[in-house]
Amino acid sequence: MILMDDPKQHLLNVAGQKFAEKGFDATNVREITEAAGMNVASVNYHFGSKEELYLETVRHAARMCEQITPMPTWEEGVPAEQRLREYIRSFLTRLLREDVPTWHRKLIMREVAEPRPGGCEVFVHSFVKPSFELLQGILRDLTPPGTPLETLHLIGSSIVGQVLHYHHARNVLKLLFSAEEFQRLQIDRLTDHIWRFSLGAIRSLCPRKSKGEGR
Amino acid sequence: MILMDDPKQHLLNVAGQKFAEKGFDATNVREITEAAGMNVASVNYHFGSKEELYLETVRHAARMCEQITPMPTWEEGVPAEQRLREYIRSFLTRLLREDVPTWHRKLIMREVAEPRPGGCEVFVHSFVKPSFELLQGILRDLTPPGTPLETLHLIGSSIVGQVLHYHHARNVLKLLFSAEEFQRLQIDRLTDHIWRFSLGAIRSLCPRKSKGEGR
Amino acid sequence: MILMDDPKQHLLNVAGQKFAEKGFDATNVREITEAAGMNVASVNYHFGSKEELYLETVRHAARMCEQITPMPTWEEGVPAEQRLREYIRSFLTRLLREDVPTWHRKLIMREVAEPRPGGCEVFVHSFVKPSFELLQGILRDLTPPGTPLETLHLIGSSIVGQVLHYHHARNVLKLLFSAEEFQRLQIDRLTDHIWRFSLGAIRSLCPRKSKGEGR
Amino acid sequence: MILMDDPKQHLLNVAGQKFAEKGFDATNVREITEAAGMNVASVNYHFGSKEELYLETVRHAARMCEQITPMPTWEEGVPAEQRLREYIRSFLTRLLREDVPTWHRKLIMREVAEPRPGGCEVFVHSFVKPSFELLQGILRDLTPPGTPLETLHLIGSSIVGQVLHYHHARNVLKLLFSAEEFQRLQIDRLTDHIWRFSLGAIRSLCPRKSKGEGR
DNA sequence: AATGAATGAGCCTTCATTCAT
DNA sequence: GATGAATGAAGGCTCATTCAT
Repeated sequence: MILMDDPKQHLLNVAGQKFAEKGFDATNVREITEAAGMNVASVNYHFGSKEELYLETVRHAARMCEQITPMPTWEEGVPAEQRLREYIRSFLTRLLREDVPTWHRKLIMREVAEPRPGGCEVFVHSFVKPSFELLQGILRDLTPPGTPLETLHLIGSSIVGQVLHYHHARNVLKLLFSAEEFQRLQIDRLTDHIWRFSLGAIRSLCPRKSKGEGR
Repeated sequence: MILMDDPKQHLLNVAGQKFAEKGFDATNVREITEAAGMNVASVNYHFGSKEELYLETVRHAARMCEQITPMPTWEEGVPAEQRLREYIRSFLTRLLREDVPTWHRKLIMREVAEPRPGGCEVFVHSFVKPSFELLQGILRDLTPPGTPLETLHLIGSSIVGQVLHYHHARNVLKLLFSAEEFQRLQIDRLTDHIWRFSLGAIRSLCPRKSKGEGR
Repeated sequence: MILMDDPKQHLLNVAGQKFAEKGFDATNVREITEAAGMNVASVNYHFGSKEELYLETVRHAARMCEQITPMPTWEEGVPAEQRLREYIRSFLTRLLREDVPTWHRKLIMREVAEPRPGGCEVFVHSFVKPSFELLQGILRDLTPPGTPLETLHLIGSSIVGQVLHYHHARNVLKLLFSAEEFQRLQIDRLTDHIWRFSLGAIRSLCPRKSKGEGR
Repeated sequence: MILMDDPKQHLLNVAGQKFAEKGFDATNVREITEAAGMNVASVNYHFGSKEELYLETVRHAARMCEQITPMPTWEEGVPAEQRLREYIRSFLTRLLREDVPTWHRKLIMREVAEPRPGGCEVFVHSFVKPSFELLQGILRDLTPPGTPLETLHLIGSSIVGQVLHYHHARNVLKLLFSAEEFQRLQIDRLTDHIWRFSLGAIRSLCPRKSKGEGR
């Protein structure tokens, strides 16, 4: 029997896993409560409704994501190139690391891709925006002053898109690549590639300024 | 009243829209048939079951995607740079053009992201793979001979990731960017950016060969 | 393709088989019409409704039963013992012979055992009663004058019960007896047994009169 | 309002009645649950499915039949004639007594006559066989040693057939006999007739041995 | 505080029947 | 005269939710 110091928390964890795996609609409360070894009514008792339980799992996932794999912060003077590399690595780590419960990120990615109506746009805002702005700060230091905001946004999107691809296309990549090659798509290797790819691109787009000074 | 020369086709179209919007589970047949102005039993009459109707919409979507916005082919001698540009443009067009029913691509992207069990992996294979191999051919011409396959795959993924980002992140981009800026994310502009970004990156990664000859 | 000089008759035959096999409720019109190679609407076109088609098959079955295996008639002077034997043989033949379509009797037995509401009690009357009265005539000759009607009825029921048992219990007998023994339950053998059994019983019940004279 | 100490049992009883009356196909769950004063979903809640509820009613009916009207057992030395009489009486009692719920036997007879596919042949075996073997034991004592098994089977079938006739032909007998005479077909009277009829027949078939000793 | 029994709305599907042709 | 398409009522079943305990 699983220790149940906090039954509500236990229920939340089990529900989170199920929702992350199969989505809201395909998961029913009986399945959740049985897997949790609890009563069918416990969902409504603790959370009021299935809907509210779902929102709670999403909020919890966001908190845990941030806590377990925080985005980096730097002291003054760290070169923008290095910061970019660490940003990419952190982002990839969030998506791919396997030494922590994976349902957090799966659930969030699911919610970002297709927010439930009446859902948590506010939360998405508060979760995604800081990360994107962190990247914008780095890019500002990698590009000449006066580079239009829109250009920064496009470059940012290019970098984020590359990273997220390894989440979104995981099913397809398994089919396109050999099992062996798929196995080698590890965080280190991907960080290295995306960093070099993006840095080369940025230097090519904005030839002047190639040395990143502190912010 | 909608013209109903072919009621089965009409039903397929309405169902496709619904499935693309809300997914299989969240869409019920009553909703589909009411929207189509047809009887509840018509789904089972024409397609046998909701499941089979769904599969049919996916197959139809794939056919139409390919037919309406085919990937480009080139004659001998077209420079690889130009081919890359046209590849990116075609890909973006598939994802973003608004002058054709959008449910085709939405449904396919949904199925790629999360294939239904017992679903159409075969189809995905046959739909995604050629596109990716077309890109690989271009990249082979843009990189020095002897460039490892794995490198080509990584570069390919970087390009595809950038493009797909504007599909996957459409909800988030709406929140991150101003409405005005979001509006400006048109095919032309994005093609231009991704092309220049990627080409710069490739040249930077593989400095020698910068001129793409015919294949 | 089956010859369809009379499509209505063809439909009736196919329906009769299905109804006899699986009963009214478990048989649906699509199944019937498909087996008949005809249109779904043909049932309603030719017979008005499934219900009416059913009644028609029962009526047809009764006519054919009577026509194919008529109950015997005798000239003056045939001994009652012989008439009893031939009665039993005819009855068993109706139930067990396999060289004619079996659905007629199956359907009738089904209807007798459990008449459909609004069904054909009238018909049953007209079908069963003559047969039972034929038997009563024989028994009157086998028993002393003045034997109460009720006794004749009981004896008649005993004989009919024995015969019908091989229809009603066919499923169970298959389980109770060896396959070999079950195979041997042929009309001749059963006639012989039931006749001797019943005759012995009658003589034992009514010791005086053991010689059957003509009526 | 019916007492509902055990709602599951109550549902079983109501369902049993309906199934016995109209058969599985013609009975729908709404009808059952309404008659039981319960919710439509209660069938699936308590029994999983309509099919499983049906099987449960059959099993219950078999248990109750055996329990309420058990077949007799005898000590050493009871004459075979007496045992035959009591066997017939018990059998008739099972079929005709009206002081206990009648759906038990109706349902069983229905299942015996036409077992549902995937049904309970095993059960039939275990229910019918012992009864038939009990009779065989009696007949062995009523017939000379060396009487072939097949003869015993035929005699047994003749006896069982007579008894069952009053169940199978109940609808027809109502039409053939006057209401008054039909009313008089009581257990005592029928036992007496079938016993004397059969005993006379056996003695006539096997003239030697007429005294039944204990087994 | 937490449960197990029980509910009713809603789902997909089947079916006899109808209607335009 | 006969069909094939289409219908709507009804069926069994699932599910989130409720309620007495």
